[in-house]
Amino acid sequence: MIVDDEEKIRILLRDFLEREGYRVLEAPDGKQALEMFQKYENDIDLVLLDVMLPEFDGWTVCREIRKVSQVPIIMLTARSEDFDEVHGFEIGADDYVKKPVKPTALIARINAFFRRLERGKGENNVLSFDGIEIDDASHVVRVDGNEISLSPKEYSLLLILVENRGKIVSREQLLNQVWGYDYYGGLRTVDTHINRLRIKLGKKADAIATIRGFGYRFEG
Amino acid sequence: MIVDDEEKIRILLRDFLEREGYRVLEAPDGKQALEMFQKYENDIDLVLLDVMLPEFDGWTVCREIRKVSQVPIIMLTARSEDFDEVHGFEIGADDYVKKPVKPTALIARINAFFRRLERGKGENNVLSFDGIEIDDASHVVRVDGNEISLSPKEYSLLLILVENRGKIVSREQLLNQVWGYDYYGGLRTVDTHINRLRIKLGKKADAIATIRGFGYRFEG
DNA sequence: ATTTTTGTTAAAAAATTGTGAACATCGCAA
DNA sequence: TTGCGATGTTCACAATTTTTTAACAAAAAT
Repeated sequence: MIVDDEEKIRILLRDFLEREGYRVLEAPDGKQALEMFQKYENDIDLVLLDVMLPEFDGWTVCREIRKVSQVPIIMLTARSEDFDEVHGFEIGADDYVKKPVKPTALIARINAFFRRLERGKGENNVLSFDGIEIDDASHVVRVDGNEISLSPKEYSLLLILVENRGKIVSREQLLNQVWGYDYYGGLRTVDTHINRLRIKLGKKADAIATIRGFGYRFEG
Repeated sequence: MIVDDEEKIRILLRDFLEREGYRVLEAPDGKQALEMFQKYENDIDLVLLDVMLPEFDGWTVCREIRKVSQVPIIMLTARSEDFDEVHGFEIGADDYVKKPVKPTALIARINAFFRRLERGKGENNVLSFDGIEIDDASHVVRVDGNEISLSPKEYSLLLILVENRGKIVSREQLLNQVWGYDYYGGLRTVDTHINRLRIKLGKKADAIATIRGFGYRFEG
């Protein structure tokens, strides 16, 4: 998403970005930017954000977005002096580029950015709640720091429950997600695996709550 | 990260560095430098550090950073006389440059620095975990100090597992990386080679963990 | 020509999984 | 308070899946 009040700049950047294979959304001011972000949040992978904007300035937009999302934000500043770097990074900007923007330089920076992001991805995928840690890269599950060994079904079950922590997941949903949509088998099977999982979770067994008549829920 | 109280110098250096493709953080005094370092430690590859600073002087900043990090530090000194070389290197500075700084000279020095670092990387390519050493230059593998002889496939297998230590590597991934993307053959082949590798690893066999249903994982 | 490495197969071993039945618990209505 | 049906838990065991191991022959390297 490009946020800039000058149409010329938006068009310039959009053309370059689209030529690079990116898809672009545009907003001319802070207000519309926030509305658009709310609407298309899941489709937006990067925000190019001018500092000088009508309605809300770039800092405000950046802060607001940061309240709800960790999307990468690159700030565009009119003159380098305008950018208080410490301030910028503190409110959550990921990088900044000085105007006048040289599209080639910007593209290089954006590409580099995604590269870096890609590399960083694999690193730190640890879900952790209430003494239960799940590292998806290694499939290591720890209870109070001690590694426990789960079977594939048990692991998937736990993962889905944790991903939906706080929400009830029905036996049907669990069957669909762990066993697959085409699986034909009894619902009691889920109970059995929940049971085995609880046993392995030891004293943390009641992190998985039974919601009678509905399913199970992980208590985050 | 550039640490200097004179804004003009910071801007001068930053512009030159950015033109060279480096990304720059700035701090105007010792206190902010340390705060920033704490916050962005993982993003900082090099510190340019003025000796004369408000709040804490350069020596102090250098010492503090050294307590937590081995990041390269280049000190900037107003006049060469100010730099007590022995003292400087003793507290952990890696190099020093005399002011007035000629940006081109500094850039050359920095580039050289990273080159040296890069080359240094290539030299000492011994991966070592849990009593298993792998010297990629010579292809020598040692278990508890005793050299063992691995076949090419076994070696590649071990290397890839170790490079991804802590993460699960699936049989498909191993086939792709060891045998090549175009290889058509059974997955069981991987098992067989893992088996042979384990036998040669002797008592360290269980450094390669089986993650049933998913693949193998080297326990770093 | 000999040795080493490699891929495949099949049997053995190990771990996981599904099922049904017994048992426990809950909510509700008598 | 009790009894009942519905729902959830637990258990044992057989079936299945997956991994390990061994054996063997082809291919490659020495």
